[in-house]
Amino acid sequence: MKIFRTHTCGQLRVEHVGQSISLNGWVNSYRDHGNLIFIDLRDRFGITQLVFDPEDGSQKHLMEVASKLRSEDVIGVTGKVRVRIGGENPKHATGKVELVVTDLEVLNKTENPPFLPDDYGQLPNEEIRLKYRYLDLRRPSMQKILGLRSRALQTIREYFVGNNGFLEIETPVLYKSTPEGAREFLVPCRNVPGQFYALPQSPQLFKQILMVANADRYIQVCRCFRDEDPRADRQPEFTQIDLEMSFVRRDHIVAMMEGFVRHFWKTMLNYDVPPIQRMSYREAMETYGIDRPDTRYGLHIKDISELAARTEFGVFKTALEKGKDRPPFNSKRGVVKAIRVPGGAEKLTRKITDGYSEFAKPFGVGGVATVKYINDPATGQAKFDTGCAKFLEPMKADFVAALGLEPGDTVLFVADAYGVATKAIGELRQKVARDMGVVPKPGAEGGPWNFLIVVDFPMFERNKESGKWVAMHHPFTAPRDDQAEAFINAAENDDDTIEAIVSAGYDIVLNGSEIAGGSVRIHDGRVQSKVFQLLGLSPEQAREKFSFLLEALSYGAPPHAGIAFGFDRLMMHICGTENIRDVIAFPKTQIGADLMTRAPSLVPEKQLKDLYIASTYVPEPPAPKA
RNA sequence: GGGGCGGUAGCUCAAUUGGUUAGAGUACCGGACUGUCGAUCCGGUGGUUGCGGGUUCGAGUCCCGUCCGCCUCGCCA
Repeated sequence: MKIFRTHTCGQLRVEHVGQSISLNGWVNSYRDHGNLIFIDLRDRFGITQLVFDPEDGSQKHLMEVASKLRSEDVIGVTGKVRVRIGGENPKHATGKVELVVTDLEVLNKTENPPFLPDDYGQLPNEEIRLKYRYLDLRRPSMQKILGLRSRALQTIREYFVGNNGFLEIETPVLYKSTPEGAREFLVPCRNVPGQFYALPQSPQLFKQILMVANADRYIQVCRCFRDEDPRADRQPEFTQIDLEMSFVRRDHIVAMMEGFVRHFWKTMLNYDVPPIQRMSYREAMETYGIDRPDTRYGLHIKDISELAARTEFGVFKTALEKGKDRPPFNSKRGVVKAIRVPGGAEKLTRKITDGYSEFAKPFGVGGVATVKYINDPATGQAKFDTGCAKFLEPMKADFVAALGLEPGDTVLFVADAYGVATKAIGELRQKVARDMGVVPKPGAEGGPWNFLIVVDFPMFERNKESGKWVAMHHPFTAPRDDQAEAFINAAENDDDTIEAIVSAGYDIVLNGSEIAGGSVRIHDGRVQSKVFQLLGLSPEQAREKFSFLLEALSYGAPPHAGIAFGFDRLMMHICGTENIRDVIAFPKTQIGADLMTRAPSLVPEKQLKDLYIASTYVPEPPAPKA
């Protein structure tokens, strides 16, 4: 390499005219007019037009080499900056000038690339993009995301470490297996045959121990691993902004996080986040049917159980019989829930509303009852029409009042036990919002960023399959201060009481997506024992799994609380993408494969032997010929 | 593990009910061209229709299996 750049491709302006300078970069495009050649040269900082022109001193051999240049060749050039003769190109910051090349060095000719890294037209399919990720990342839109992600990390450290006294501390990646929650990735240990490390699902236990160690305020940008099937917003390997604070109560840490969100959105997008509303878990479930409500649109859920009980509609009556003796809001008590859809009578066709039953069934309910409320041309009066109209018509005034109905509305009903009905109608609400086109796009189009802090989660819920109690957050989450005594005194089989115990946990929700979650931690031994007991862990088992934490907590643990942001999801919001793979440089596919490096892969037998590992996998024999 | 969508030239896509030699744009190769800027114009190369079976006179198209990618349910303390 002889030609080293003196400037970048994004740097040259009119003030550089007349200077002799050098650039390095990739050929972004070429326009060969025979005796006049233009090259757009690209590096990370911009694009600069190069000109090869014999009348301006380009030698014949230079023209020959230049005419062979193709997109994605890597070159160095030296020449003189001048004002463009052909007029300005407003697309580029360097568009007023061009570089008249007098010396050219081809640093690396490219093979014909499978696709060109531009943002014109259709992208190649994702399989190709992932296989040639280094080409995909050259695309301007991906370069922008890489830049935003880097800036975000800087902003996070600036706020927490720079402005608020947090200490950045790294925790181990080779970690003790604590098989609660998500499935773990295991790492065999060569030095201790037959034993394993696990990769951390999160550094939860270490960060609590760091509080005992007087870190006081800890932060880490931390890679976490969960061996569960990916989704559009989930990867097996992902990044958390992990935090923990000593000597705080819930409101302190929540305020600190609210400050962070404000600083982050201001710095990244120059957006002023208004004060963030708190909402209880119960209100979220009652009004939105989900613990991470999307408050960008209405379509609020109403409980109309009492009204429904007075109809003759069998679907309602059957549902309301369920769990009659349970307390209100108990997951097993029958309820009838409804959503009023303004303008739905016209937009939601029969075909669409029929589809809602199919949509809702997987969530455990029998179906979705519908009715239209429309003006009757015959009488000039509004009336219920289609669906379950005949059951509602006798009580029309009551329903209109309860739901605030106006002509042109459609009403959707779900009737079942509280738990399943709530979940089903919450999912339905989101689907209806999409069908009605009432979900605004945030950011550039002026749509809202709706933040919400959800509090007062239940401590426990019954696992549907095993029937065992599981911690809704994790086993170190404290009950809310006023709940501790009731919790300690509750009998293990007293479902109704235990279900009603509320934790000191909190989630931060943005536009219906959970971006952070955390809790005040238990530092009372009696409470911790009770949690383990409920989770079905004997004192011995608890000690075996968590002895180091329990021991640490016994040596003067400060009251502490923490939270973790899903950094990749945060970046999805900032970048305006629906796909988590877009904000990760080298993401994995749905089976956890890296299409570029072709991981996972087989390893030599010797390597397994050194680790005392034998595979039980037997490849299926090819199907016999029929 | 279940459900859905997809896989045709390097890339993006087309191909009538199962019917002639599987086409187009782009990239690439060759040629022309002195002011373009996603240059333009002319010509050309390029195909195991993911893979393996089956049905049929005949399969890109229908059937079975399988692999890969995406979406989703389960799962994600």
